[in-house]
This record gives sequence, C-alpha cells and structure tokens, in this order.
Amino acid sequence: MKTISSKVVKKFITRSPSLLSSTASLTSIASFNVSNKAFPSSLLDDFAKFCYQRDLPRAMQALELMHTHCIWADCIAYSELIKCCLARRAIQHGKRVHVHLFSNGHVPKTFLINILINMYVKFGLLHDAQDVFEKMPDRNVVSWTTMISAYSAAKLNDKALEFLVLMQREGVRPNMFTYSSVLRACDGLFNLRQLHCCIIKIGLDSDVFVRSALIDVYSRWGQLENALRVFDEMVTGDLVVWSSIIAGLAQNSDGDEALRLFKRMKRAGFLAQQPTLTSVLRACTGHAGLVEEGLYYFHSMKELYGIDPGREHYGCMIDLLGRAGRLSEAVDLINEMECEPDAVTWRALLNACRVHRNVDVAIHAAKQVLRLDPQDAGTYVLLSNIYANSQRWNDVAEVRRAMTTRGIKKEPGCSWIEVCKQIHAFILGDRSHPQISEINIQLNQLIYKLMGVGYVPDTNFVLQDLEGEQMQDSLRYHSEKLAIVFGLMSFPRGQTIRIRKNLRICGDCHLFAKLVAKMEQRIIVIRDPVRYHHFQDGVCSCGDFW
DNA sequence: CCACTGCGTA
Repeated sequence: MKTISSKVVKKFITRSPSLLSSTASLTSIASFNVSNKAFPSSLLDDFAKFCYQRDLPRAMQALELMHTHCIWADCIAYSELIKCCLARRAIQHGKRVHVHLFSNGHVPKTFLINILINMYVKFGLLHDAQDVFEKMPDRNVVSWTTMISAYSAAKLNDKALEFLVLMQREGVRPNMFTYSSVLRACDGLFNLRQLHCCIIKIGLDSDVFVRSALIDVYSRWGQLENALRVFDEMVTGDLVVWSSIIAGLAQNSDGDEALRLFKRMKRAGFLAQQPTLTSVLRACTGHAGLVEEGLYYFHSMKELYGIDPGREHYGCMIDLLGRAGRLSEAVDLINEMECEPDAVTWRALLNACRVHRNVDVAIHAAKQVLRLDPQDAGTYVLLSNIYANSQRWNDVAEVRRAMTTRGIKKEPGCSWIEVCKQIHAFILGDRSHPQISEINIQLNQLIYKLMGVGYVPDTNFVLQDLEGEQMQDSLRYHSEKLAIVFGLMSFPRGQTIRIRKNLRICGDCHLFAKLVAKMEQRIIVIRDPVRYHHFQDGVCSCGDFW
C-alpha cells in the first residue's frame, strides 16, 4: 500500500495553510467510493492533513474508513494523531487507533508502538501499556525507558529496577533518559552507588537531567555530601539542577545554605519557577529565624517571579507558621487560599496542631483530611487518640466504626536498616529476626543506662504516636528502637546509622534516638515518610517539629 | 536504501 510522505504534508501545511480547507476534504471523504481508484491515497492524504491540523473528529472519521478498507497510513501521521488524543485526553479514540494499528495481523513499526505505549502511560493505563509492551516484537531503548519511567512515576520501584536489569540482559543499553527515570525509583540504601558508578562509567553524568535526578535521590536518602559533590562537579547547569540542590538542602534541614544557594542561583541569572520557590519556602521552615524571610518570599512571589502561590506554597507557609506556633495565622492562610486546600494542606495544619497540642483545630483539620482522603489510616488513628485523650468515647467509637466500614487497616510500624549489603526489617511485634534476643537484651540495657541520665519513657504520646494504641510496655519494641540497637551492634562508632521507616517516628523514639546519639556518640539518620531526622549530640535536625 | 521521530530531572 502506497503511503504519502508526511514531510511533504508538513511542508505543504506550513507553506500554505489556507489551502487546507478541512470542510472540503471531509466532503471528499464522504463521497468516496470503494471502486474509485484514487480513493486510498487521497484518503490517506486527508487523514494525514487532519492529523497535522489536530482535527481529531475528522481524523478519526478518516481512520474508521481506513480501518474498514484495511489501509494504513505512515507512522508520523499516527504519531500526530496520538499526540492529539493525549492533548484532548481522548482515551476512547486512542484505544480505537490502537485497534486499527494492530488489525488484520498488521504490526506497526517499533517507533509507533513506543508512542502507543507512552500514550497508555500518560493516560494512566499502566496495564494497557504493559500489555502492548509485552506483545511487541522488538523492544528498543525507548520502549524500555517508557516502561521504566512509568513504573518510577507509579512508585513501582522494584519493577523499574527489575526492568533496568532485564533490558540489559536483552542487550539493550540504557541511555541518559533511562537513568534519569530509574534514579527516581532508586533506593538510597541499596543500589544508588552502583547506579551512579555505571552512569559515570558511560559518561552520562554530565547530562542535566541525570545530574538533577542524582542530586534529588542522594538528598532524598539523606546523603547530602554526595548530593553536594554531584552539584559542585557541575560545569554547566540549568534551573532544575539548582532547584534540586536547593530542595535537597531544604529537605535535609539546612535552610541557611539552601537560601545562600538560591541567592547564588539568582546571581547566575536563573529565574525561579514554582518548584524552586516551593523549596525556598521549605528551606525557611528550617528554623525560627527564617520565618520572616519565608513570609517575605511568599508575599513577593507574584511581584518578583510572576508566580501565583499554589497549593505547595500555601502548604509550606502553613508548615512554617505552624512550626513557629503561629496557628491562627496558619488558619487564616488556609481560609484565604484561592485554590481549594487539599488533604496535604490540611495535614500540614493538623501536624502543627499535633505539635502545639491544639485539640480543637486538630479535630477540624483531621476531619477535613479525612473528607478529602478517606483512606488516610494515620489520621484516623490520630483523631481517635485525640478523642480518647478528651474522654470522648462515643467519638472514638465512631472513628473506629468508620475505619472498619471503609476497610482501613493500620500498617504496623516497620523500620529497615542495611548491614553488609543486606536489608534487615524490623516490624512491630515481629520477633523473627535471627538476633532478636540479643537485640532485646541490648535494648533493655540501653534503656536502663539512659534512665540513669534522666530518660523517662514518654507514654503520653496521645497527640504524637501514629502507631496508635500500643501499650506502654510495647513502646520499647517500636521498630526504630530495634533497628537503632541493631545498628549499634553492627557498626563501628564512626559509621552513621541509617534507618528507613514506614510511619512517622513517635515522640518517645525521637527522644530515645537523641539520647542514644549523645550517649553513644553516634550519628543516627532516620527517614520517615515525611522528612529526615539527623540525630547528633543529643539534638535532632528537625528541631523537634515533625 | 538512508535519516528522522518516540523515552527523562526540581
């Protein structure tokens, strides 16, 4: 079947757009006769034209005709059509294109199948994408990278990393696109170093995307020295690289350095965008001294950078004011928001209430969180604990009932630590670790030692403990305590103990970690789902606000 | 026949 060259059509369109009256072309389609010899190429002409003109209804009409007569256009026209489906979020049309492309045993080129996979990914239909990927005859680096980036974005990290291995096993070499995607899925405890070595070895570390992703992942896993090293080695950077390191410093509680770099960035001639400003505001939540600076940046965003504050910026400000104990200002801000506050916004306020023990506002905020995110187990537990603390037993029962009806299950607390390239997991109430007896003995000795210097287990964690209803005695079996002790047992003194946790750390464990860091002269880093805690010399980088 | 397209970061 003859296909027209899309380049010709493209040229034609750019030179004389007025000649392409789509109404006229549509009439010609309608009057087509199958026996007409001119029919196929002229139909394909029209199809290509409609695709380039982004005339989705007419392009689809032409496609249906082509489909009936088993003819196919060239792949560039289809790629334009799929772009158009994506832009209009026309899922059904997209699926129709898919059916057509594979009908009657026809197999499109790899290039086109890749576009189709990407279409499903961008529509959020990961299963369809996977299906097309699995059935395609030859997969190239783009096919693999598209799937890897989809998995990374969907937080299916194991899948993303598995695909990185599989593609290489099939002889397909990852490129800078692949690495910048897969880094997002990378677990800082485990394989980041390996990945970074591969990147350097094949010389992809100068790519700005890869560089930003490296900075981001090192920062996310608390390895700020490495993030800074990647940043400092930069010869040519861009806004995103700068934003990444500013975000990294802000995340790791080095607000002053983050702001210094922000100023340097401006001097280097880069204009901040939304994510940059989010990080700048986050940097200001670092300590009390930066509250005014944060307010200044927030209020001058529009004027200095032409950016209207979005949800993230409001969220940061609520966090910042909340942390400073300025709860009523935080409430005012949430009421002033132009965009509807989402669950994250309310959770920021709830968190401030939790730390500053404001029960009334906490209840209101928790209800808002649950209205917007009815699956948030932590907030149910927190709300029920608040009610319990005020002896409001009917309300407690109601929250519990809501949890049961909605099928919400509280995750057990779990902490992970890497020792000798092995990940050890400690789950609350789970005694399956081979050295659990030894760990418990050491833990009890440690608690005893700490009590000698004034440690009192904090059982009043009603407004703090998201792990909820454990009895006083089970405090000592909180997973992070077990992981800390195991870290003490496994590492020499100079080595940082790095722990990852699925739930927010409770007040007692936080105090425990601070005291252990001091007494044992260790640096302990715990990453919870929200932030980092660097324990050193009896203090935590979070300044007791988390 | 060739080259080209399509996949990525804060």
